[in-house]
Amino acid sequence: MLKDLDPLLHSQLRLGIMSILMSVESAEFTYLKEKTNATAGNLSVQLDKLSEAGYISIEKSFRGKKPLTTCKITRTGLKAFEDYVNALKFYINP
Amino acid sequence: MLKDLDPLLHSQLRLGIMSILMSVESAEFTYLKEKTNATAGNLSVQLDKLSEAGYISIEKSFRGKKPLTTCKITRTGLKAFEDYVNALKFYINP
DNA sequence: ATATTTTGGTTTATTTTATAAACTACTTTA
DNA sequence: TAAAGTAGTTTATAAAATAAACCAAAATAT
Repeated sequence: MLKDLDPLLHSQLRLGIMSILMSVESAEFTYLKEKTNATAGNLSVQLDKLSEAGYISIEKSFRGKKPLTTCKITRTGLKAFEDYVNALKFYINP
Repeated sequence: MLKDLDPLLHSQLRLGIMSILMSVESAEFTYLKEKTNATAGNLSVQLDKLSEAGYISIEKSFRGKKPLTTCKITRTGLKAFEDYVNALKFYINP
């Protein structure tokens, strides 16, 4: 009945990140920071966790002379997100 | 766009408790324990938190000679649950 | 009768997680 | 050239979840 919720996704910030990445092809660090209202430190940490789990890929490059961090959801991440949403439905559907 | 998720509800166990209490008039400690698969200690702690927030009411009595803890969702809790679900939709809807 | 286990919890300690603060390195602007 | 801004990372702290230990009484087995 009530399935376990992937603890990696059951976090407001990480869920927000994944939610955004579901709807765009890729997103920059600063974009994610703005959209999620997260501090840079917190965002950095949570992106690393998602990356280590293989839910997102992170590419670090430079735009001009400034560092540029670009994130994309992976196929694994997409699947995990969908599974999470399905599990969640059992909790929130009347 | 992405609203904050009530941290009191954004917890697998507390959400599970609330989800169950949404669908029944009242539930006993042992029933909640079985349905959520929680340990008694964890359940006890989380019920207290929900109770302190006014999201549930807890009545302690005896059935025969054994202690009996009965929980109900409050109007405040019902409202909080609905708000939480609405906020969540922004995260999980495509 | 009296140990032993079970029931129905609570309290306390530990681990994990989230968050904030401090820091790095480089760039732009005054 | 000093100050402030950008784009982050690392480390420390606070909060949360969880597990372990405990308690009191009741039921069961020896």
